[in-house]
Amino acid sequence: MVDVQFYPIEVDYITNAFGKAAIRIFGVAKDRKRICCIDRNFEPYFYIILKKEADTEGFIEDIKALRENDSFVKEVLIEDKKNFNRQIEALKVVVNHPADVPVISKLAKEIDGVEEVRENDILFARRYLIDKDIIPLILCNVSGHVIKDESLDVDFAIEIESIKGELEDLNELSVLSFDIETYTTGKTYSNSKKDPIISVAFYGDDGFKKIITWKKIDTELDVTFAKNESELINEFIKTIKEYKPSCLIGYFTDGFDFPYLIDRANLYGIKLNIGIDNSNVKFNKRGMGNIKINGIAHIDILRFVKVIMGGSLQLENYSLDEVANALLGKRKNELDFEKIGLVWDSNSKEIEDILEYNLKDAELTYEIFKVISFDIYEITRLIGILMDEVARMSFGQLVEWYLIRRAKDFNELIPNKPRFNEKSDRLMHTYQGAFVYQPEPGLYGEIAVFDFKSLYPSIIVAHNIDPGMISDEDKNAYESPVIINENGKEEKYYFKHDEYGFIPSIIKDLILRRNRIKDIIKKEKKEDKILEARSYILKIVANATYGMFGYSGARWYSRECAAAITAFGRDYILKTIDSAKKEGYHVIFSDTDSIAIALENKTKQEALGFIKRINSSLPDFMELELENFYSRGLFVMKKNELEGAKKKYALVDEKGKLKIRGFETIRRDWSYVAKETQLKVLEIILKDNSVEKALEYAKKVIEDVRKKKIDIKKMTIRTQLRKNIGSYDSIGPHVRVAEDMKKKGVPVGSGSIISYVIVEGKGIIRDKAKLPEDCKPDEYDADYYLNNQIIPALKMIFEAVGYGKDILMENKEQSKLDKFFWG
DNA sequence: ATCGAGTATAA
DNA sequence: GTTGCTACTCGAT
Repeated sequence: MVDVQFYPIEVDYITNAFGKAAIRIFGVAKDRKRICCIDRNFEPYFYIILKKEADTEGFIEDIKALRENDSFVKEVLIEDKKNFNRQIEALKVVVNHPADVPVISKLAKEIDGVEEVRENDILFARRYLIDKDIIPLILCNVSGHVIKDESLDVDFAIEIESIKGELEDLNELSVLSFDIETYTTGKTYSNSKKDPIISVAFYGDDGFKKIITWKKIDTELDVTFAKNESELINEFIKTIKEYKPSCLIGYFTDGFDFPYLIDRANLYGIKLNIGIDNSNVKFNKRGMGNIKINGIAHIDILRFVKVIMGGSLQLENYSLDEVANALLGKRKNELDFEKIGLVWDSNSKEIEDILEYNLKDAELTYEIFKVISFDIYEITRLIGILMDEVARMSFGQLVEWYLIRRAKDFNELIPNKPRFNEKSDRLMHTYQGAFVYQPEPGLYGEIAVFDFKSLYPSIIVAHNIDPGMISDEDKNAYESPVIINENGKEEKYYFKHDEYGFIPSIIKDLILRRNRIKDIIKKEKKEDKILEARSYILKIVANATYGMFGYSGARWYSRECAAAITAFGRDYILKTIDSAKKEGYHVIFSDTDSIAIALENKTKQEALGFIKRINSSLPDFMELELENFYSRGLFVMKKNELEGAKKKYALVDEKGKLKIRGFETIRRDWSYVAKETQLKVLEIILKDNSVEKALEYAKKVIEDVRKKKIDIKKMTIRTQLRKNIGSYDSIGPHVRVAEDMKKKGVPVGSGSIISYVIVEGKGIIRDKAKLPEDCKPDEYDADYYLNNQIIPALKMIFEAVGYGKDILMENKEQSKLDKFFWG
């Protein structure tokens, strides 16, 4: 017997010759040794809930008798469980092999008297982690005996006698990043059927670098030369096997590098057997399609950055170049794609440029990983499933898996995923969302903005909102505000008061943990990336819970809960607005959880007093905070209407920092020239407090546009294709340009971002849309850009500060002011 | 003028 | 595979 401590990284199961499943946990010990622990004593199971009238004892025999081919029931146990907080008796059905779960559960469903089958879709390896309280990247104690297993490329293989999770975290893993370059002439994308891989680059810990290519050139660079492409692929495999990474990472490797490598390797009959057990790389078609390597966490950085960091980064696209620039302040090497093929065919020294470009990509990917790794590690530890799985999950999935893991602590049965029909039913029912205050347009000085701290999570906690807590009308129950339902009828929901629900308990736990971490961060007074990542993850998981209630595909879906949460939210914000008005404050805007007031004759101190008074009336866990004081704020009118536009404003704080919401300047589908001009005008009005200066600036830009002095690049409008080209009912300019691109052989489809310029000519706008690269410098349609882009973006701003509508329109009749500014 | 489709954003 | 709410353009009628 030996005792081993190690950090789990990957978990899966294999089937032995006798049809028994064995769990394998791959991980690293503190001394970085690779370990694989094998547990042969874990058995798959699922639950059955019987109909009320059913005789439990009698059913056990029926269920024990279920059998199909090699699948049979090993054991049936009666267990006390909770089903949405209701105490019930469930039958735990133990089977021999994970593959028997779907077979036997399907047979069980057909038995009359069986109400429901539960937890039959929880994958075996995930089930193991939950049941054994093992969390990836948290130290784990194993007792067992060492076994010899030649098929595993590990330092130790251990057969588990007992296993126990500890508390120590791991924040350093051996990481290897890679990237491939493929042959292309730049006109079309590389095609894995004919275009070879020309080079591979690796970047790893302690400055590890490696470039492999298969054309011998005279170079100072440290390059490994392979004889041909097939040898290059073998060298790729060898490099990974020698490096022994815990994480193999790349950028878009799920979508490009690995699929390409697989295709090319197939061509030569090479096995991409880089798994720790020498198994091949597997392409998993489910979802977006991902690449799985046994024993090694394969992480495609792009997926994680898009989903988890996406919101906070505000990027125009998620190319490696953009992301590296945002996170590292570094950019890719420049390389003309059209040159790749030419240079490669010429066998010249210029191939060096390709190799350096290749290495730089691998290096940037590695460095990005170093920045986001804390977030990945923390999510992994919170949710408790594998790193390469959480790195591909959406917020909704993360919450759901967190609830699945925690359900065990509450003895709750996990609800089933909705079937197609139920999902469609759910989609039919909607509910009212947040409240948005109609702002008064104008320029304001001295503004205070307050917001509710984590409004929806705090409502869930404060009012015990949980599908299992919904009860009948009861004096003691938490009573939701009146909800007007989709049929126009008044409704109210009640949530139990005497018991505390599963989901509120969990959210409360997340909030308390986060508060503790924030306290520590405050006390430490130095940057602690791990704690900051942990705090961020706790917040996003708590915040995503409301969305989960309303998502039709969720296991814990509850329209009632979602509707009650927004109803409480509207109630709280409306009451706050009301109180502010009663205290004589001028309310300017409010949206969901925030409220802005013009200070006017009041002091900041008084405003802080208001927050205090509101907080004294709020239940525990709910809190109104000061978001910030702003020295000026601009609110504009809706187009062609007299009321203020919602969700569109610009503020400048006392440090001169702008906070712009909703304006065209932050939208992707407006031309740069309009966006840039609008931003500048807002900046001048808010920071310099000079409308005249702003008008002067606007006038100059308009002149330049008209005189075609502006770079045509700034005329580019970028719009995303949300569907495939053929499935559009109405053909907008971006669809038309996408058609042109397709004709050229550029692959475009749903998700592609289409850039175009509107050029001079006759007809409707889509007929004047052209690819930027095909435009001459003065070809753009100045009138279109003035009338449809720049003037609309500026008009609303100048109107809000008291200038007439036509001030920017030269062709219309000129007002006095107009004459003054335009001459 | 008015409407629907389409896109994007706020919280 | 989070929700709802808002605002705008473009094309069709």
